[in-house]
Amino acid sequence: MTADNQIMTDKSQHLKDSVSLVNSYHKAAISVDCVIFGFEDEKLKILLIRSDLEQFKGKWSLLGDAIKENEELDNAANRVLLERTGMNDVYLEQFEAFSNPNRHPGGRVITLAYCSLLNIQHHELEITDNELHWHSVKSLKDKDLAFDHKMIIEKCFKWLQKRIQEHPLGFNLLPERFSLRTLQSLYEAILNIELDRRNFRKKFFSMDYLTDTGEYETDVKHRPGKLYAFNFEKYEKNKRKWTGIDF
Amino acid sequence: MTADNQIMTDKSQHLKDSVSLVNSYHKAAISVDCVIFGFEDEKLKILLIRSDLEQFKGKWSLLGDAIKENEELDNAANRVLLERTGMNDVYLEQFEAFSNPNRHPGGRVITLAYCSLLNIQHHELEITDNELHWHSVKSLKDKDLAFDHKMIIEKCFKWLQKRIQEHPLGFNLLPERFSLRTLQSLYEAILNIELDRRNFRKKFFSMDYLTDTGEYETDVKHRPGKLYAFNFEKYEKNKRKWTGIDF
DNA sequence: TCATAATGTGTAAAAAGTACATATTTTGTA
DNA sequence: TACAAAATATGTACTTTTTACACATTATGA
Repeated sequence: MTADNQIMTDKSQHLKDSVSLVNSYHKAAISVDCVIFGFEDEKLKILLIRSDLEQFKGKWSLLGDAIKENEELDNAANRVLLERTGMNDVYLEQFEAFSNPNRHPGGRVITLAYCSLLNIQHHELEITDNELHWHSVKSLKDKDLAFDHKMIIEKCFKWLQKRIQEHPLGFNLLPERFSLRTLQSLYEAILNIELDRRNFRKKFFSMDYLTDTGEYETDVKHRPGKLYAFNFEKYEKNKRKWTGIDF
Repeated sequence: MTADNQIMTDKSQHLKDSVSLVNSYHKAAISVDCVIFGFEDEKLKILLIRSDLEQFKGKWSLLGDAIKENEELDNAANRVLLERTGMNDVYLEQFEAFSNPNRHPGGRVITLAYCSLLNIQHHELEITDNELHWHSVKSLKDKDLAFDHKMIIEKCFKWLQKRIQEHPLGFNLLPERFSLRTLQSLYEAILNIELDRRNFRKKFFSMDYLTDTGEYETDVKHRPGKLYAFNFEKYEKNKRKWTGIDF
């Protein structure tokens, strides 16, 4: 009996107290960086500001900040976007963590990249401090970015190229009503390919997520095309389960 | 001249020093948690240990630990796996960050879940402290897990179901040589569906990544099937570019 | 030797994807 | 007012992939 109790006690002593355990952990600064894509003039664009760090003087930077005590990562990303641009109705998706110890010149900062796609016309920039504005993604290859932001953007862009084919993400970049030509040029710009107009049309109609608004383009100097809307609800209900096994 | 300089100086003063900036940031503990999948007896399994925290006495837990000073997340995940299981040749992929301020009873700990798939036979557990062993994924629904680990595993499993269809991840779960039946049962177990034997066969042969080893199954009580190997190199060269646009 | 239980191979119909041709509608100009 | 230009809109034939099956083959074990 006593021996048994002794064993029990011994075993309990191996169990750790969680507060002292967490106190023993190394602590690091954590930030979020927002990769915000838009589509304008048939080009994919991204939101950048001038870095306000001495070391990165003149360089462009993603919208980022350190997280606060007890702040969730998702909330931090939304806060950063709100503080920097004035937008507060944007869905941000966690993309990836970057943890190279030398990525920040001021010391160790682990960052979580967040990604979003939005319609530039419907999201006017209310704040434009630090020269906040849209840059075409293609133009970035000649620009020097702060931190590891160039690499983060490249990875995020590749992720976008993949995602846009399996999820109707692209519609977030367009106005509510859009022509099929606009939709096609969106795919062509992001995937950097050319698509056959007629087959593209057939493909999207067969998916049956486009609603005919009955309206037509205006201000075009040729025959105006019909305007469509994307039916997100219908998509959510029917979205592809998949079993194709397709490498 | 003097005015110009004054302006320059003023502007420089707005630029921040990165070290003092990082010092001003809130710091938090960061951990990694490894979600390790295996396949045995036609069942998908996962590696768990008993939690050594008083609060989670008796509950199962993922393999995790806090990261060290200047340790990259990927390295931390590999270290954890090595320390807990003795394995050091495993490819781990970053999955997702979880940052609920209450997820750890000892205080704030943000965790990064890492995921891997491996062949149980080829990765004998050299260390089995804290009752480390394989649990079938299905059996977890009746078990109580420590922290938010149940939710992490569920999310990771859904990710796996998707990934295994677009990437030949599943082959990592199998021995180097395997029968088509084994391969099919792997897909059926993970996706929780039934597939037609003949069409499954046709699909994989048409992908042309399977090498006929010339060997046959042994120890089966029926006609033995041929054993195949997966040609990862060939896959890397030819992998699908994709343009289908498939929601 | 033969029933059983797998493996291995084939084939026909349906669906999806690809490569084009042609008609239609608006703009703008002679 | 007629007509060329430039886009939209629709269609069709061909190819490839997917799906739903049937049938033959080979080892096991009673």
